[in-house]
Amino acid sequence: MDERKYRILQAIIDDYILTAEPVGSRTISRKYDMGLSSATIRNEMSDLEELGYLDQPHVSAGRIPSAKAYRLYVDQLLESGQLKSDDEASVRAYFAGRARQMEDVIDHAAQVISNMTNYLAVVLPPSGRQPLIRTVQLVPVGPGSALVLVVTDSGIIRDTVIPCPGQLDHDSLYAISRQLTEELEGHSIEEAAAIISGMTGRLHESARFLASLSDYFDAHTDAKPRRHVAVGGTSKMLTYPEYSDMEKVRGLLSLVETRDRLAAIVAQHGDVAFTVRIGPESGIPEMSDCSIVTATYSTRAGEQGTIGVIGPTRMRYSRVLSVLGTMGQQLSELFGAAGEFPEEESER
Amino acid sequence: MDERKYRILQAIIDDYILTAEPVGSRTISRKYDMGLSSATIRNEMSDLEELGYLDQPHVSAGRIPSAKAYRLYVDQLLESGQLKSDDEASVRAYFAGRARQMEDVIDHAAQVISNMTNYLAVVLPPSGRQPLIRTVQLVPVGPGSALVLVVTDSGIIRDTVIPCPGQLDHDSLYAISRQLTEELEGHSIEEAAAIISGMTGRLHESARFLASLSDYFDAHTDAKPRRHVAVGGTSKMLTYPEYSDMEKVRGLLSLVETRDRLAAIVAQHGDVAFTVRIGPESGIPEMSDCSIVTATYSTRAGEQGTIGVIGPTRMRYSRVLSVLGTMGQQLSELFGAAGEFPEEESER
DNA sequence: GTTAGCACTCACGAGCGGTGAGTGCTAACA
DNA sequence: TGTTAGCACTCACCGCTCGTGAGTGCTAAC
Repeated sequence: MDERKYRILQAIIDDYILTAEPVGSRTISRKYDMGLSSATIRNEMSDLEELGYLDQPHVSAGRIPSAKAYRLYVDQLLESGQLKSDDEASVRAYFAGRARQMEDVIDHAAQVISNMTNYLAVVLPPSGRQPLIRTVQLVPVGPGSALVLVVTDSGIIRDTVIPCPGQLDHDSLYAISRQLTEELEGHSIEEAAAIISGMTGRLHESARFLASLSDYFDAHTDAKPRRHVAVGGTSKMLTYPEYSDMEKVRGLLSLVETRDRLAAIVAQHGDVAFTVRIGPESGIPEMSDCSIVTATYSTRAGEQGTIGVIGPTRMRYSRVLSVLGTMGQQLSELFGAAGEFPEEESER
Repeated sequence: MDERKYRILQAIIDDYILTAEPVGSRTISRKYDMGLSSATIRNEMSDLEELGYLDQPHVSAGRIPSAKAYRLYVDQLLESGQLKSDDEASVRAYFAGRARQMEDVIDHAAQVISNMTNYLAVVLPPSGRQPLIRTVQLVPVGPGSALVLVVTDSGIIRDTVIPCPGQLDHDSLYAISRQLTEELEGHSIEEAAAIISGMTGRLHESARFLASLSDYFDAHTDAKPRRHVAVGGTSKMLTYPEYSDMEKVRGLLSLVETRDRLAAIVAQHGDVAFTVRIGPESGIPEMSDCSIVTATYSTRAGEQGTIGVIGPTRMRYSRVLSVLGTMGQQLSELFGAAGEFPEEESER
């Protein structure tokens, strides 16, 4: 695999990304002035095919890059590190002066990514280690019911309405809140249920109330919060010829619809800046001719979120990587900026 | 338009809804035993076409019902009122023992409707008159910031983090909360901002804090909360032959993507039980060959929500109407059941 | 090692006739 | 007067053939 072969391969990939049509030897020698005749290119292409970098849909058509070729291409791209983009300013502009509620930001980010890349964009909210309780507060919301509000160090607030005895008024609920805060501060949600059970003795006058509180924490322990998954640009997928097949679109669309599954697919595992899964690499049948590119961002509390793009294998990787890079940075800044008030979200 | 014509028309509609293919005279006389020969049916069909109830894609094809025909059909259906369905039990089963958070319910309802009808389902959360404030509570969430929690009579809770002076601790925030609650109870969010401004005098020690509180209410006045719109079964649309055209699908899909617009389209205005908009009746170009059927449900607080189904004009109207009817009832029950603890939602 | 030339392949689209579902019309029938 | 049988006609659809052209692989010359 010499230098010249690589340059030819790159040209083929570039052309294919642009046109989605098999590219022939003449195209390369003409459009990308290699100083080589089509015949020479042809020989090289033949070699590249043997090496597994090119596929031929049929004898008399041009070549298309294989997954292996994209892999090489992307690896090279990542290695070279030249992903500096000039759209940092425009990304920043998109967020300037905007409401800063978590879900809004997430949704908006998905929109922006999709608009800048013209692919399907997915944004997962931050999630990380067990958040620790900071404050617990009970607020009366009506006769016989109170709202449980839990503030954690990652700024996440869980709220649910639970039943409570009628005789507990605003002030007594406050007293209980203070006591609860004292006991639970610094502990995880998981531990909270047990601790409350232990408290039953002291606050004997409202044993049943505490029981339902304990239940509440119990319920929230394993019930991993159904995270809001932001998606943008679904309809953009339909513009690409590779998705002119209804069956494919249907598969993809129903996958995108089941947000849990989508989140699981996009969620990034390692600690790397970028993940690129090309075609069959993802192991997801519906995605066999899609590529998935993801990046991470992080919040001040150390939580990690994921942003991702799903598109055809002949994706404009460099563009996508640069957009994701910029956006990841922007989100990290937005969620991590010290001295700012934290972004809070009510979980469901 | 005599009885026989109507029966023939109905048969044509039924058949077309089933097959999506132009239906011929022979089909009618054979499959639906009318006791008439195809020739007679043919004459009647010719009449029906003249009356505007049937269209002919081309000379040598069968007839398809026009929007006018569907209109007649649906009106008759609604009038007859025989929409009693036997899936009340199954709808109920879907909700038994389920988490009862507003957004969960909404999402789930969309899923269920879509599964039962095989069309695209949309569910809008309840919204109605200006909710009145019941309780205001400030909770410290970190150094220099506090969470504002507003409980309203419609069970809606608004929460946002605002900056607050560092010297205000848990107890003093509570004191302020009590005072705020006293002043604001029974007022609308809109009025709150003004009232708080008036309070500045009394709580002079924290004028700046109150100012930001006032800002908070101001911000929430007109910023109509971006409601969570639940959608289910988008991919189901692709199974119908009328959406084999990519362009159509794209239009529809991008409409569904912009939730605001979708909500505006689906949102029901009047106070009627059902709304049926057939094809061009909706006035939305992308929807020219879709029908939109909506129904309402209501909460204890008197708010109204909308559930809707979007499908091809040759929709199984009776099925859809019955499912929507049952679901509307179920949701009303769920949100309105007296003696239960209210469903709360955190707005964004 | 590179290039020109040439025979060969094969997807794609246009053109074409056969097929069949469905119609409208007419004439006969109750 | 309404219903029905019969028949000629229309036209979308399907499968077929064939020409076209992009692209290849191979060979021979530079």
